[in-house]
Amino acid sequence: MRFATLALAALLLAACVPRPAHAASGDASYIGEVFMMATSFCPTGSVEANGATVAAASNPSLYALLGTTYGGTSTNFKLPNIKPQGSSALAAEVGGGSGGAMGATSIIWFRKGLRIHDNPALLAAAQGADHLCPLFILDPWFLQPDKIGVNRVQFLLESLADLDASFRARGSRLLVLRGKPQEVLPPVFKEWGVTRLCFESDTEPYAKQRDAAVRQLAEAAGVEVHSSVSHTLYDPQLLLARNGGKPPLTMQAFTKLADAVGPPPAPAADPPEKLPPLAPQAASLDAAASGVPSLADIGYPPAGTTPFKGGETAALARMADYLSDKDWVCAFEKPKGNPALFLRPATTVLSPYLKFGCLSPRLFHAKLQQIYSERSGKHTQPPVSLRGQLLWREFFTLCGSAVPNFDRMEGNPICRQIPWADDPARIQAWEESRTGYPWIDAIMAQLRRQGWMHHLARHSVACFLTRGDLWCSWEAGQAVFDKYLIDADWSLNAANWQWLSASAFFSQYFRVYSPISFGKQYDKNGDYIRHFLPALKDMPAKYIYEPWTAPLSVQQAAGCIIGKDYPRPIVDHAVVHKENMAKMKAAYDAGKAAAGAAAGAGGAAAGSAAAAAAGGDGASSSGSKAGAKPAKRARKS
DNA sequence: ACAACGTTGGAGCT
DNA sequence: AGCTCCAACGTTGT
Repeated sequence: MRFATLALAALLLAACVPRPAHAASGDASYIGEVFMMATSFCPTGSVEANGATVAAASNPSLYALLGTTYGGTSTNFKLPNIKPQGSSALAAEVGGGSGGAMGATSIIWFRKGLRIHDNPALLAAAQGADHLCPLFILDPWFLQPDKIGVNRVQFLLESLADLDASFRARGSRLLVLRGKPQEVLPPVFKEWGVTRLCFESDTEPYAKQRDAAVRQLAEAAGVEVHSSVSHTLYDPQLLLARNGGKPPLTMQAFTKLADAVGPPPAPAADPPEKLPPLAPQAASLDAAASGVPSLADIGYPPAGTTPFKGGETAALARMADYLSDKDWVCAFEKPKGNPALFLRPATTVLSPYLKFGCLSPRLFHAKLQQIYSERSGKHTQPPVSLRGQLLWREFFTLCGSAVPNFDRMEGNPICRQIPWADDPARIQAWEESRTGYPWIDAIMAQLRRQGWMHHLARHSVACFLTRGDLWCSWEAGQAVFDKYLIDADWSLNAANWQWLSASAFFSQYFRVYSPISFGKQYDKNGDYIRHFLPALKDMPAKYIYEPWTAPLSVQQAAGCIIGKDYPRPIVDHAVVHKENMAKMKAAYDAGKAAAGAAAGAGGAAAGSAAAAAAGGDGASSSGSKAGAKPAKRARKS
């Protein structure tokens, strides 16, 4: 029997408090969910989502979940009012579908979530299915060599090969088709006799639009669609609703929100040892045309240069490796890591596995909590702890899902409008390790070669490109990172670039990373630079962060003439970072003036450009006493 | 109004 | 390694 047909649905809100055996997960933190029923009544333990007002005391668990998101007071709350979409057209299509007694054929459609552990969409697809077709579609959108580099694509193909091996061990295999999903899927639905399509929900703009289109096509073909949240610890939509429809904009506000919602769900159960076979029509596909391709097959160079290997197997091994040192796990503090370590990085390098979903954040979270609990509270805390890093990911994913134009300055309501210069030559020099600052150029070399750099190294180069030195738009840097990083994640990349350029989240633009002294603190001898910039490998440590200051005789002895074998500095940091600070100050002031003008105009948007141009401190009524020194701020001990 | 604080700054001093 | 000052942002809490 089919479930959740839209046509008959009376939409209900499940108010069931900890269900004893929640969908094979044994999850003690489960509170409830909104779901549709193909009936006109609600099952036991649930209430109809009809907008009714409920006393908080009568259902504290549901109140904890919903709060007054849909209205109410401190003593009562309102349920969402979700109307059945009773459409006879849908009813007819569902009735005419190929489901019913014929036997169920499911597709588990992989996009991210390239794993079999903690994969609720896979479990939903396998549930009661006679045939299960594991499918990945190579979307040309993600295979543009000029925009997406070989390392991340290699990582993806390795992840697919690993997934394929997991399915083969369970009597199946992964089918890899090529094309736009909106075009590939409809004929597949028909030819394979598909009755159910399951996938992991994805909050990126491209994915949202793609999935909405596919959902429509599936429903038109009588295919039941099931999506589940498993890319993040929390459901971003739920968090957003709990926060009144607006994303939190500080980590503290986010952490509070997450705490109020409670612990995230536990990982789902592992899939059975034996999975249903492919649909006959799928099984008869040519193996070469429906298997994992090589890089060359899809228009890429034959091999990448990253040392990091994709796949669930590698992800679990890497997690186990880093988690085996429990002292290290409990003492982890992000800002204290050494960005210059490259043989064994100072952080876990689990980010690419989380990006592709080779590793479940819920599994990683559960493992961390297990280790923390063994230490009875003796461990670091968010935002700097290892668990805190997962929360940053949640925070930025939530912002990315809720802020319009999150990957751009224009039309992005949380992004400061800053008049960056358009200077392709500077951007290219930065991308290609030709800034003349070895610390910066080495980091960019590591990016191009490995597809990964330490977090603080990313900060250094991002600050340098934008507000620190080159005064180029963060969007340009974002595109370069998106091209080369194996862990490039749309939301996280946009959020971090806004952070580092002091465009959003972070405002202390007077804190500028020095391209000379920052790296020196960690790596006095410059081993990191020598490794990634061979031209400088014999430069004495005294000069390696500022080789242009080395006497010519030293340059000759090192076999590296500045201006010939390695470039001169593209800008003078000591000069430009001060100039840029002043430009930031002006941009901030203009933004404040524009906001003040907009508010003064009764919310009308008109006139903001004029206000920005005026640039004066008309909006400032502070009248601060000149010369009066502010009270010294007590340092925290 | 004002102080404290914010995952990760730098320089110069002891 | 730790302190102070630099010149000074927005948010949050009192």
